[in-house]
Order: sequence, then structure tokens, then C-alpha cells
Amino acid sequence: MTDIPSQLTTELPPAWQPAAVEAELYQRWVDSGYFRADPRSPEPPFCIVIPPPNVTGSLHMGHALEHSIMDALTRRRRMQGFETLWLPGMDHAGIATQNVVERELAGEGLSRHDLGREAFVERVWRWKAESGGMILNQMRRLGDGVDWSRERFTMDAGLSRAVQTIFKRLFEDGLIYRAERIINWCPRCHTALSDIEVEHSEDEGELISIRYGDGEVSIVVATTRAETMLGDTAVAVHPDDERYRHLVGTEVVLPLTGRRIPVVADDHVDPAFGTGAVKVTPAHDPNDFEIGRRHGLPALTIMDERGVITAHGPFEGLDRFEARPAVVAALREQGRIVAEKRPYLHSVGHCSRCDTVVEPRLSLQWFVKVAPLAKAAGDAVRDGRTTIHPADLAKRYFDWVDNMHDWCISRQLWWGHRIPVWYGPNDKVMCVGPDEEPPEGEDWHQDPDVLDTWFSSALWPFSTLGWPERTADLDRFYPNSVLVTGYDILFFWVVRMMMFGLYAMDDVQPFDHVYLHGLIRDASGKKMSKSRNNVIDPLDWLDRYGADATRFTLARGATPGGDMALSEEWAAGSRNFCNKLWNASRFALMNGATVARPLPERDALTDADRWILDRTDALVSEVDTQFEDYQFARLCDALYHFTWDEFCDWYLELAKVQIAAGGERAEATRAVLGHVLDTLLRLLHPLVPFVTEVLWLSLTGKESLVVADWPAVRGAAPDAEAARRIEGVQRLVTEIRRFRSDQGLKPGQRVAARLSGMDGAGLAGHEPAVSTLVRLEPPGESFASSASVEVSLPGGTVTVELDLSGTVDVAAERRRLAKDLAAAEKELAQTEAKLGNPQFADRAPAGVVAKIKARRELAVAEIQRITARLEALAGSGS
RNA sequence: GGGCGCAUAGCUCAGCGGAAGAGCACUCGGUUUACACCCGAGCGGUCGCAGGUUCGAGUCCUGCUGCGCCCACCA
Repeated sequence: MTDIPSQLTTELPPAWQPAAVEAELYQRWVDSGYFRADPRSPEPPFCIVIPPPNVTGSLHMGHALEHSIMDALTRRRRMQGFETLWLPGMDHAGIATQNVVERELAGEGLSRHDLGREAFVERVWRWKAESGGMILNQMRRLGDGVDWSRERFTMDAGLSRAVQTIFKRLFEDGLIYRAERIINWCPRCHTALSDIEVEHSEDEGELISIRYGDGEVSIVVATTRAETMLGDTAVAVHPDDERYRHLVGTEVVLPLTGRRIPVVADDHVDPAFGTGAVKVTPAHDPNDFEIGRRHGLPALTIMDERGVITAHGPFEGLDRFEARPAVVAALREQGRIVAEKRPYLHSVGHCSRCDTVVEPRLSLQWFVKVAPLAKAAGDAVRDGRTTIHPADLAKRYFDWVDNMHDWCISRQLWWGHRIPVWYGPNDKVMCVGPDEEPPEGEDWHQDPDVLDTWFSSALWPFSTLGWPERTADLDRFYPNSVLVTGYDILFFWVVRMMMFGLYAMDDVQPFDHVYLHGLIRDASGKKMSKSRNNVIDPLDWLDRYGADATRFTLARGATPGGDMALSEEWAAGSRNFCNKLWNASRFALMNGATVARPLPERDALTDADRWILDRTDALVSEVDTQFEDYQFARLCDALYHFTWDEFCDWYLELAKVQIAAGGERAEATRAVLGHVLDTLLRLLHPLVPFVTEVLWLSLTGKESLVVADWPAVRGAAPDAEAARRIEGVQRLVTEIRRFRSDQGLKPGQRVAARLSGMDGAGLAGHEPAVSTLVRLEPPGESFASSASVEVSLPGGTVTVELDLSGTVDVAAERRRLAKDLAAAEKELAQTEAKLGNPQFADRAPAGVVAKIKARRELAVAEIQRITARLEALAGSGS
């Protein structure tokens, strides 16, 4: 066991200073091995694997949120006695990382081709060792209780083995195939992109109509990509379109090329759009590719991988964006342009990494056949093996799995898992598993492409635990308990993990629960982005407000699937909360709060003691409920209000009176304070681990709150009578304070007063507490009542007379009474209207009727009281 | 083009069939020996609009308006 940090043994300073202790505390936790999981433990397992951040990434608010939630879930389970594993790691992030290193090379005037593949990949590894994974260090600042001994990287040996293993298995099951398809191609990155790596935006273009053919046999088509006409191999019309029926089966001349192309009939064509005739470019458009397949049309590739025209003729060698106006100009010269529509807004795909306009391109790629895998992924959620929180997002999940296209998994990059397929003579193809030797000989070569990054991410829930080996970790911690991630990657990541998890692990789901958090926005609800310059850096908050305040702020805004607007005030509020907890604890400790003595018997407890103990029990249940439901915002709210309103504002104030009484009463109070504080710190620990740890060590002198037990409800039935009396005291105190404030009394000014009716209201014995809380002095010899307030309580009315010695503000009191009277009369009218409605009496539940009746009685009493008081004031003549 | 979500106090949001809530902001008053990162009191809302269901509707239904998000191969 390590020594308790020096700061913690000395007296607690008057404010919580996170910067002074966070790093030291975190190191203690790690050194003590609290975060290390033991697969051989007999306790029930709880496991979360971290959504692996990109190796190029650094901590942003989204991570901070996600991690706060994962840490809270894991810490609570640990305290509950589960064998917990929170596994950290990183993703190699294929395109993103390759781009970073290529940019670095460009600074040296080099390209990856100058280095060659092997040297380039080596360079990326070196980059990773030097500057990658900054985020892992930043996680320590947050206090993430991860098992550092199990850190993983998607490109490390074990995970690469998993990738090869599943590839081979899918290959042999016929679920991976190679095909020539139109894929999304980035002419800048020189690689295929999957659907999800393409971002659509409404861009300005030009829709031009071109006349194909000549004389009698001509037809007008429209396009936004004029240059692709060089690759046209047909014109298509709808089979039922009367206008063109006579042309189907004939040929028209394709301008600029002189080639003759057929007119075909195809259902895909919408006769209502444009002229109802479509140019068909099978090699450069996905729809056209399908039309071409149906009609046996040739696919003519007219562009290379850089987007440069390769078709022989005047346009050869031009970039696609240079060729477009050149082609249009040439057509215009020939009088072929029938119409131009500009600007024409239409949806254009962009590379999500570099924003280059995506070019559909015909090429040979590897695909995963998703239908059977997606079906299984849908079923696992449908039959409840995996639960999605919030439940409404399951609908979107089903939409996705039910309509998924085959997944293009090959990427023309160098950084990533190389496709384990070898090609030999006579079109021989061989898939090589992890323990197999690749085929020998000059005439065999490996596929040059690597796999989509998401391919290895999809294995993360089990590859990190040692799969394909049957390890103790895998046995113990699969399926994972919860996946915590943003709803924005439900589709491309969660679905893929579900597919591969079920496939690799004999139909066992990768996780029991999926918790989807929302997106972080700025104070005005805008998405945070560097270009908008509204990014809040969590490291800045960690420096200025501390880890606990940052975490609490994020947890407080976390509703399932709900976005959250963040602003500075929230962080300050959370910092204040931590400080409130700090000072409340400090007060309790200074007054001898202790957990060394058991709670006194019920008879030795006051109403206030019983009330706060019952409230504490209620809090424990509430916190458990909200935790199980992933309702972090409500959870934080409950803890915040208990701490601030119930514990600090009421119980601590009442406890001061009890401690001042001395003797047994004081001793009992110290035990109650100790119990409540102990419970509260345990409940808060998963959310705000640092401040609670320091305070708890001071309170208990034990080793660490990290491994303390999670609180349980005491099991005693709540004392409803005590609660009613304390609520009476609260109401009375609040009314007297209001009265004092209305009278213009300073809060601290002591004033002589006479309380009457306390016994009748059931508040016998609470006079000292009330008097202390509202600064009342006992009435002396010369007491002269000059102002009074009557407070209607459920048990009866309490009258408070004050000796204000001439400071009475009768006008102010009249105003206040008039206002109260109006409110009471409105209340009376409302309740009577309701009760007077026969249908209400018939149909409303008895409890509701009783409540309304009680409200009416209180209103009547209030009106009588106010009226009497107003008469008295009038009688006094002032 | 399809699908989903949101509109409640100045701001950010909770409430989802039985008296309009919280935090922050704002106003007033405070050396109240735990805390000014605080304490006390207060101001502030025909719950987007229009209909409907119900004894009763921010709360359920329909339509409208305004935002936002996701998906998409209309040239």
C-alpha cells in the first residue's frame, strides 16, 4: 500500500484545489492495481472496451463525455463487487493516419512513392511511437480507471491475427468476394471509399441538355457531368414511354466521338424527369452500371485514378474539371446544347477525409456479403440479447441493418491490414490464414490493398480479449457488458461489431447493452468545429475547473441519445458543487463526524436525524434506479439536490443546533453526520472520483474509496411522521424568513419573538431549531408584539409575533397580505370548480380527489387567517 | 426524395394524463465563525400555432409553421 499523499494528511484547506492532488491520486490508484482485472476472480464480470480513438486523435469534449460515462459505470460496478475490466486502446485509422504522415512527408518535399511501401509503413510506425496516442495520456487527466496492462492497438500482432483469421473464415464461407463494381473513388487519396466515408452536400452545378444523334433520329439527354459522355455506351428510356418507343432498338450517333450507341428501354428511367431520356455511362455511374449489366452494354473507362481523361482525342490528359467546360464548349460549337440550367443545385459526394469530390469508378474490389450477417445483427436486437438505450434508436438500427449494401472492404492504401490474398498463375487465388505460409515463387504476389479501418474495429469487442485464442479474458469478459458510444456511429461501427461478433462468437452478441450518448454542442446549440471557432477544449477545463467538475458537467447533461449544449457557466457550476461538497464535509469533520461508532438506536435520534437518514436511503435507491437506466442527467440532479438542498441547507443547519446541545445528542448527531456523508461520498464517487476520495480518506482513514463497498439501503421503514414534522419546520422557517425579508430586517439581525401554536401544529420541541434558523430571541420582560405572521400548516396554525420596536412596515405587510389573499382565493376557486364537477368526482381516482380537498381546506384556512390579520391591521389604525 | 427528432421562464433543459420545475442569468438584502466557488428573499411561463380525444392535456391524436439530424444511385 502506498502512503497517503502529504496534502491529504494535513488539515483540509478551505477550498477544494483539484490541481494539487489529482495527478498524485491517479498514480496511487494505478499503482495499487485497482484497475487491473483478474479473469480468475469468482466475482461476476463487468466489461467495457473503449471505443478506440484514432491514433492521430487528441481528447475532445466528445471523448470526455464518453469517458466520464464509462468510468462512472465501471467504478460503480467495481464498488458493487463486480470483477471489472475497462479496456483501453487505439485505432490505427487507415486513411486519417496515412494522410497525417503524407502531409509530414510533403513538408520534406517527398511523397510516399519516393520512400516505397515498406519504408513508408515503417515511417508511420515511427510516427505512431513518437506522436501518436496523445489521447491515452490525456485520459489520465480525466481519471479514467482503465486497465493499462491490457492496452491494445488495432495493428498489434494479436489483433492482426484476429483480422486474418476472420477474413479467411469469411472467405471460405463465401461471405467475402471480389468483384468489379462502381465504387466511390477519391481521386486525391487514390483509394476506394465505403458509403460511409462519403459525405453529401448540396453543391452548385450546371445541368445541360445535349442532343444526341442527328436529323430524324435524335434524342435529348441531360447531365451535370458532361465529360462522362465520352464514355457513354447507350441512351435509356422508360419502356412505356410513347415518345421514344419508336427509337428503342435503334442507334444514335454520340457527338464528338462519332460512335453509334443503342437506345435501350429500362425501368430505372423516370419518364417525368427532364426529357425522359438518360445517357448511360456504365464505367462512371452506379445506376448506369446496373443498366449496362441488364442490357449487356460495354463499360468504357475514360478516366484514370487521378480523375484525368484517358479517352483518345482532344480531351485526353485533361483533369475532369477542365474537361467538363471543354466538352461543353465543343458541343456548343456543334449546336448540340439544347438548354443550360444554372445554377443547378444537386447533391454531390465528397471524400470525408479530404473533401475532394468523389468520382464513381469501375474497379475490382473486395466486398463483404452483408445480408446474412446483417440479418443476425438485427435479430440479436429484436430478440433482446442486446438492448439499445434509448430504445427509439433501435428503429434506426433496424432501418440500417435491413437495407445494408454489400460492404467494400479494400482500400488502395499502404497503412492498414494487408489483404491476405495471393494471386498466382492461371488466375489462381489463395487466402492465407495467420499460421499459414504464403505460396512460394515469382509468379505469386499478394494483393496490394489494405482493409477498411472499420474491418478491424468491428472485431474490437473480442479481438482485444485474445480471440481467436480461447483466453481466460475472452471466456470471462465476452460479451461486453455495455458499449458506450455516440449515436452518430451507431450505423457504421455498432452494426459492424454486431455482425462480426455474432459471426465469430457462435451467435453470442458482443454486448448486452448499447448506450448511445448525444453530440456536444456549443452554448447556442451549434456543432463544435474548428472552422466555427467554438470548440471548448476539455484540457482547458481540466486545468481551470478540475477533472471532477468537468466530468460532473458532462454527466449532468447526458440524457440517452440527447445532444448537449455546453458553456462555461456549467463548468463553473460544477466546480462550485464540488466545493460545496468539500466545505460541507469539512464542516462535518471539524464537528467530529465519524463512522467509527454505529448509528444510535431510533429512540436516540431526533426528527431531523430520522428525516435525513430516510432521505439518504431514498437517494441510494434513486441513484441505483437512474444508473440502471443510464439516466445520468437525473442521477446528477438527484445527487446535486440532495447534497445542496437537503444535506447542506437543512440538515447541517439543524445539526448545528443538535451539536450545540452537547452530550449524547451531539454524539448521536456526529454518528448520523458520519453515516450520511460516508454514503453520499460513495454515491458520488463514480462521477467525481478525486474530491470524494480525498474527503473519504479524511472521514474514514481507510485505504481508498475506489474499492469501498457501494451503499445499500438501511432497510428501516421511513419515518413518515418525522418527515412531516421536518417539512413543517421547513415551511415555518421559510415563511418567517419571507416575513422578515418583507419587513426589511437584515438576515443576521436578531429579534425578540414569541412562537405559539407549535404544539397544536405537531411541532413541539422544534422551537430551538426554528429560532436558531431564523435568528429569533426569546421574548424578554419588555416584549411588545408589533408584527406577526401566521403560518397555516397541515396540523394547525403557528403564530409568530415579533417585537420590531417601531420598524414595522405596515404598508409592506398589507401589500403582501393582499397578494397572498389573491393567490388563496384563486386556489379556492380552482379547487371548488374541480370538486363541483360531478364527472370529476365520479371518474378521478380517490387519491386525487382527497388531495384536491386538502388543498381546498388549506385555502379556506389561509383566507380566514389573512382576512383576520387585515382586520387587525385596520383596527390598529395605522 | 425518404425517415427521425425537437419547439416549456432571458439562456440551457427536465417534466410526458391529475396543483407549471431545475441550473445559470437577473433584482433586493447580507462579516449568518463549513463554504462570497457562499447565505436568505424575490422577479420571470395563455408549455410554437390551429383543431380533436378526455371529467381533466406541456403531457395523447391530426394538421400547420420553424429549426435540427440521419439516410439516398433521379440523369
